[in-house]
Amino acid sequence: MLDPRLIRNELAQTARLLKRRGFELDCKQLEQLESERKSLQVTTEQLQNERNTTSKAIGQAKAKGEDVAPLLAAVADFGAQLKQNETRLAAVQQQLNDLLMAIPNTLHDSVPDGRDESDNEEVRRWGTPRAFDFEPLDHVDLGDRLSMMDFETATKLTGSRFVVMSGALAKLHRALTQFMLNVHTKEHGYREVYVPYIVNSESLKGTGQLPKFAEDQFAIGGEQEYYLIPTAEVPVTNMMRGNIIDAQRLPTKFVAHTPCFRSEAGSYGKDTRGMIRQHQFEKVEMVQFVKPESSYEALEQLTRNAETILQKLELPYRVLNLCAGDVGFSAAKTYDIEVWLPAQNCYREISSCSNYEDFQARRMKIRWRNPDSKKPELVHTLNGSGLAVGRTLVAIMENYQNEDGSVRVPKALQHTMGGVKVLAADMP
RNA sequence: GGAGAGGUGGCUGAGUGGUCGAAAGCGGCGGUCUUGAAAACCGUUGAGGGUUUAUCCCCUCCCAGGGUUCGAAUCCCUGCCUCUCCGCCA
Repeated sequence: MLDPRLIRNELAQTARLLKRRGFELDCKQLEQLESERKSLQVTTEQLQNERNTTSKAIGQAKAKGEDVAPLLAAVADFGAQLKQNETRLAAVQQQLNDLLMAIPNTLHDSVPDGRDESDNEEVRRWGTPRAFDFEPLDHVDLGDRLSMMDFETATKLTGSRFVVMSGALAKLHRALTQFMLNVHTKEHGYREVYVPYIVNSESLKGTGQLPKFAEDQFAIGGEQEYYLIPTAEVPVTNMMRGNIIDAQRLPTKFVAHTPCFRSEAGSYGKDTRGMIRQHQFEKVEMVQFVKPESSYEALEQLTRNAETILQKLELPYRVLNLCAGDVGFSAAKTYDIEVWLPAQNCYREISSCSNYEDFQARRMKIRWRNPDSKKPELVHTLNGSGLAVGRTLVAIMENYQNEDGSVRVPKALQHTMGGVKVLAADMP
């Protein structure tokens, strides 16, 4: 959520900033609601004040044993009037709030102009895509040959966009998670957390998935309004919801491994083959709470933390600075990391690292006590995948494949794999 | 799932329907004292919002949402959560 003061005092400027990402701010409506709010709030508070002073007077008169009948008569129909004002004010504030919740974050100056992903700016590349002397298979064919990846059974169990992995491939998938968590906790200073995979709607509002993106979420039936998490960002960032963090505890850095559930509504027909776009996938997520002054430094660090995983796995990638039209709703700036997939002959997203500035913090009331002002002030929040485990597995399979359909295990994972160096079809 | 108890400021904890945003203690901050520190003593110490250049002033908030009342932390209803006991269970 943007600072309501921006809407009040710098509406034109804010509208101009939002236009960069193609968002049209309805200034007329906002101005009208805002002036309504102002006059209603002033009169309501005046009435409340009147009620309070009269009630106190009645109390004092009663204590002295005086006759309170005239005072009571004076406020006879006062309640109805006040109630009416309060109701109208609440309605206007609700409208204003609904509008505010649907406004995306403003963008950082370093975000390049552009409309869609074709305008994203490549920041750097690492590694060289391998030159194959045979036609590389994609991960679906490789998994099939290994008899370790089974989409049909998953469809029987649930439906489309799910997978069953087995044997050494399932183990490799698990080893990847372990590896990522170990690197981030041991080398990058993140504290590991285990969190619920089901959250309430407050949490989804806090990070910005609700109210605008309800159709992307899996709501679970039952008496409670609960949802499966679309990313660990939701529970981990909301851990601090409503908190005032000590200045010494900033930055606070968490890493969590969770499954992620996405309905992928609106992406029918997109990436229908294989593990690229599933309803359920594993992800290791980094989350940071930082002082506002250092959030852009933190974004660089967070992005490098994610890149480290790919470097250790020796997977070629590139980093993109997302353009104005492609940055997500809540973010002020986002770097996407894309890994090389030989079978698709292109780079595909494997991590997304964003600085939300105070946009999420305002929704969640996450603050820190600034020793200079001595006041609670909003923190900045960031998060990034480190990495999407399923897609990393895909990248390993495709980049490390041999002509006979076997797959080498990256050096960094061989230890966790119990010394296994190659996945082959005849393995258990 | 059954029975009971309870949710109050950073924490512990009091609160009769009427100057209660809330006693007291702890903690925090400032000061006195001290070479320094501790102790002791004194003072101070919640958040959000409106109006304002600023101060002042005003409003809201005692788990959440409703209700009763001129007036609710206090009474009533609903929900959520916590604790104790019993049952069930990985």
